[in-house]
Amino acid sequence: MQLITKAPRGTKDILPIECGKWIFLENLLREESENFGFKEIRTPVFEHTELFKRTVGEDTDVVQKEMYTFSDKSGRSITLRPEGTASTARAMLENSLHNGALPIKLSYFSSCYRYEKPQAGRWREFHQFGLEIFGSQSPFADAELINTAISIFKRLGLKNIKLQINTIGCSKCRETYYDELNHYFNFYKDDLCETCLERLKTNPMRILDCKNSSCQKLIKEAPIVIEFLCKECAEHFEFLKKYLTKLQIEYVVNPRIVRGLDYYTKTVFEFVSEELGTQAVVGGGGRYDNLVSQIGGKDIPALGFGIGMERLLLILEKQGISLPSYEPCELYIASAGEEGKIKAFILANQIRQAGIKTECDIVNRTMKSQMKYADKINAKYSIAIGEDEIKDGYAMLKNMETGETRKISIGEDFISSFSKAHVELENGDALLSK
RNA sequence: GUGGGUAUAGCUCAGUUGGUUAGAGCGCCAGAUUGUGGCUCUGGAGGCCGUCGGUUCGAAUCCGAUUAUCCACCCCA
Repeated sequence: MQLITKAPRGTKDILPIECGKWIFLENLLREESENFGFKEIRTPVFEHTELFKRTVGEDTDVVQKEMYTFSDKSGRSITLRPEGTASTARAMLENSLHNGALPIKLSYFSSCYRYEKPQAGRWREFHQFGLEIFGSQSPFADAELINTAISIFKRLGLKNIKLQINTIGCSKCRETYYDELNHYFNFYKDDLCETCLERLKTNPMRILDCKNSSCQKLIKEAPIVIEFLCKECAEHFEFLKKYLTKLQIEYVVNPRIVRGLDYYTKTVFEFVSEELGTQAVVGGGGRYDNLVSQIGGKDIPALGFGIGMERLLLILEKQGISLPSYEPCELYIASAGEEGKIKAFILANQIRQAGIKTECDIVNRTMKSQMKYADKINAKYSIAIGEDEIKDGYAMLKNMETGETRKISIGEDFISSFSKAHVELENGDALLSK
């Protein structure tokens, strides 16, 4: 029989010690975004394929070659979500959240799926934390969204996360800009790489993202979208920059940011970290004023952004910021003999009701092995229960770090006796460390 | 999709110009007068040497293919 002990390519298991960190990180992100009024939403892992085609865009790499798409048993075309925004917008519309108080601020943690070649910081299954704001066309909303992200990074203690912003205009100003770009690149088309020649026909803005050296030279001199903005878009961007400055948020205008999803309008931004190497973007987002009307007819301006959880964890690690994982076991109750083991179970249940993490032997091992185990799992305290203790009604509570012990009752006043000794040993520990 | 590196125990890696039953450290399990952890000592379990094929009397070692993995391009989180 062939053993199946390999996760599919581009996926990975998040093991317990790592999970503890994820939980901590998720809680922090949740808490911080709640401070800004964001509330969590959970949407399905898969959606109708059409949703992503319509929003992310037929021409994009994501839709063209990266989606996990399949037919279900009744022939529906289903796609594992490649990103979080489309699903969130769909759920918002389907449940008429827009009929309530506006703006709506939503947050989510979602696993996303893209069929790409795995690389450092790039997975086929990855996790995104996202924030979306529906129902505001004001640049104040843009500033608030960026502000939220910044305060999350600050709270994590991250350094050198650089904010880059740009505007790609609305559909109105983009028409003029496309003409300009076409004109410009057509003139130099002999110097363009093959992929960019294709882009020239389909989506000239994508050329601006090319890293090919000969294209790069052209890109430097290429017309910048900011110069072709309509009045409204230009003002919007100016206001945003002003508000960011007032909020003391540092940013760089990078006219080359062209987000690879079609739904973006006006403001786009990226958070970039040097620690990530080539996959430098830890988070990104922008405004998508037309997305909602594209899927549901309602004209609701919106904006949002996503942070890559895996990349965030990579940066934290590289910057030496360690997240706490699970708290170790507080009390291990070792035992000898069947009577002792049963007593240990009962005592453990009582202690757990007091909210203290307690474990006892379930392998039926020797006392020595149990103590070794208690040591390995970093248990802070231990008790040993055997015939003598059951007879006497007393046991020794031991501080595993200092070795100090206290006699405690294991009778009816077990909890109070334990608590008293627990505090004493804890304080003794505190005195020692001073 | 394109290009480069790598593949030996749970982990990190040795393995001579191809030569008997494949090694270390760490980890795991257990023992060192039978009920108390950390240190030390001793023992044990655990490998189709990624997979398939070829060369050879003989392959972990050489050759080919394939898969996986890491890195880069592209794109993005």
